Amino acid sequence: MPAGPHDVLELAMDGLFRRRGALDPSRLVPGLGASLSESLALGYLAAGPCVQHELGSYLGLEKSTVSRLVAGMTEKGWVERARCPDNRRFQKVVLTGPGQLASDQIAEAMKQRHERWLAALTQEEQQALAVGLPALLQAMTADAAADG
Amino acid sequence: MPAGPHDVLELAMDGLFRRRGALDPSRLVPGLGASLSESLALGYLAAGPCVQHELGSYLGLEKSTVSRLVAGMTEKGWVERARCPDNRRFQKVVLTGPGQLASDQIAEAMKQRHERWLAALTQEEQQALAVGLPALLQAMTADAAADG
DNA sequence: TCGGGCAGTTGTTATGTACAACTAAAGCGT
DNA sequence: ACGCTTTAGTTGTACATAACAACTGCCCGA
Repeated sequence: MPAGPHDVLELAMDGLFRRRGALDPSRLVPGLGASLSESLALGYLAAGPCVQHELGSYLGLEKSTVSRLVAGMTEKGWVERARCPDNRRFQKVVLTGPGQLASDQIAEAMKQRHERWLAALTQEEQQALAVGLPALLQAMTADAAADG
Repeated sequence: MPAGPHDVLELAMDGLFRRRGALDPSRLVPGLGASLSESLALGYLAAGPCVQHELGSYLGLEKSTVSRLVAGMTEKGWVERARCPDNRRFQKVVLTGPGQLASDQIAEAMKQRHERWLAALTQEEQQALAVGLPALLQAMTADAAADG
């Protein structure tokens, strides 16, 4: 009995969750000392500054968690915080030079890892991923939005 | 510029890590109160009893963590522990009736979720996943085994 | 038979997160 | 213009997951 799409998903999700620690992008640059959420935040902030609650909704974290996350990143010198002059409720978060560097290091290490993975795949398998993965992610997102 | 396999992986990993909380199989059966590691353990134990350190190496967890994990599952009535008579160092872990039930509930809920996801995909996309995902998982595993 | 290594437990600690209560700023209706 | 409601963020607290270190008990090979 060949594995159908359902069995494939079963194994894939199981494997991903079991290896979640090893796959954590924050471990890719060992000396950096970034947590998973910090890594994701660095990646998001590399695209431009944003306000704290936006970061929170991107990361799916509670506002108090984001507050402390950003405080920690400020402590490490990766970001700077400033109240928006036009709306003083907002706390704008901006990547600093070292933050850019950290973000770049993580992005580069992830790219290299992806390339290592892809190098082990045939052209056909790579092509299949390019077709299937975005569709799956899309379906996951839509499903989560539907009810949770 | 169309998304190549690298960009696809980038987005997929990012999405998976950001949604890790929502995707957690332990949330699929809300009343159950199983943690992620407990869910994975229940799934593994459903295939048959095993010894604690084997469970640990499957889950990628340290032995002390596994010890407490199994203690908690014993507390919840999902498993029973017993020293192996032939080698009294080993602690054999066996699923109980309620444990079987819990495991089945989680597996069923996951299956339904996978079916929901797959229902949103075309036949071609499903086929592509069936080709690409196992290859990717295999590559991830091999890469992790290579050095870490 | 004894010494080393392995399985498991317990004590302690670190980390990441949420929830609740709070402050402060902005927006809105009358 | 005033107060009420909403929104953004902070701080206090608690909890869950996990690792590391130190220990017990057991097995096995020299």
